[in-house]
Amino acid sequence: MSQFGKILRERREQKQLLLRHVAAKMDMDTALLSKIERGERNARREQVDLLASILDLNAQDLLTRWLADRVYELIEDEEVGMKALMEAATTYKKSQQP
Amino acid sequence: MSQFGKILRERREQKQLLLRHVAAKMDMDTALLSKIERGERNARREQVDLLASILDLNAQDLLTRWLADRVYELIEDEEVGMKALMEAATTYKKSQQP
DNA sequence: CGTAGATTAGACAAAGAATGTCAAGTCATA
DNA sequence: TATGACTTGACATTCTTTGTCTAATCTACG
Repeated sequence: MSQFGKILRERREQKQLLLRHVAAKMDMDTALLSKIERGERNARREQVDLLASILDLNAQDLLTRWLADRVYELIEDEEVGMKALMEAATTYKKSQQP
Repeated sequence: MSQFGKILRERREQKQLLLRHVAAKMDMDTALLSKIERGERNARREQVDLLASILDLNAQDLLTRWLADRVYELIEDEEVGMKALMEAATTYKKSQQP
């Protein structure tokens, strides 16, 4: 289960909502939402904001988690994953101070 | 120009090879290689190893750069990019010590 | 200048991955 | 066992990526 999905599921249960309730608000099949919660599929970027508002979660934090999961997917099978992360961080920092 | 592409181009020129020489060995169009060098397109994962051997570059280092560029692409437009990197790093570290 | 070779641009095709749905399945529980 | 919640897997659809082709641009040089 992705960490992103885990957040969704925990929060949904906490709020006592059913998959179909949330799925309806998102205009999607419950099957897909189920997959997203279990990390079998990824939500799309736009859906993250929607989810945050439906589940009443901080949108920035949720987005951060979603992004982090996507980054992790990219590197998880690579030996050089950590090094790549560090190099990406360096590039990112440079781009922030123009 | 991507940092990955920059490495390729510098090295190719250093070795005095033409796009068509390298492209031929990679069994691809020169136009595509040109785009890869300029960061307009990404190389595929398998092509990275091939490039390293053709250009006589350290394969691990080149792969690291390629991965770093891909990670960077994912986060570059996001405010929460750095936070996401850090969270991904934490997840990655945990996965390494099971 | 004008040609030749190298590289680039851009439109398009093909292939592959992501996203979504549906129908049938499992699982818990009243 | 019957119902409702969730999951599974096959499939369709859509979007992205990867690649090619042709024509354009650029550079060096006779």
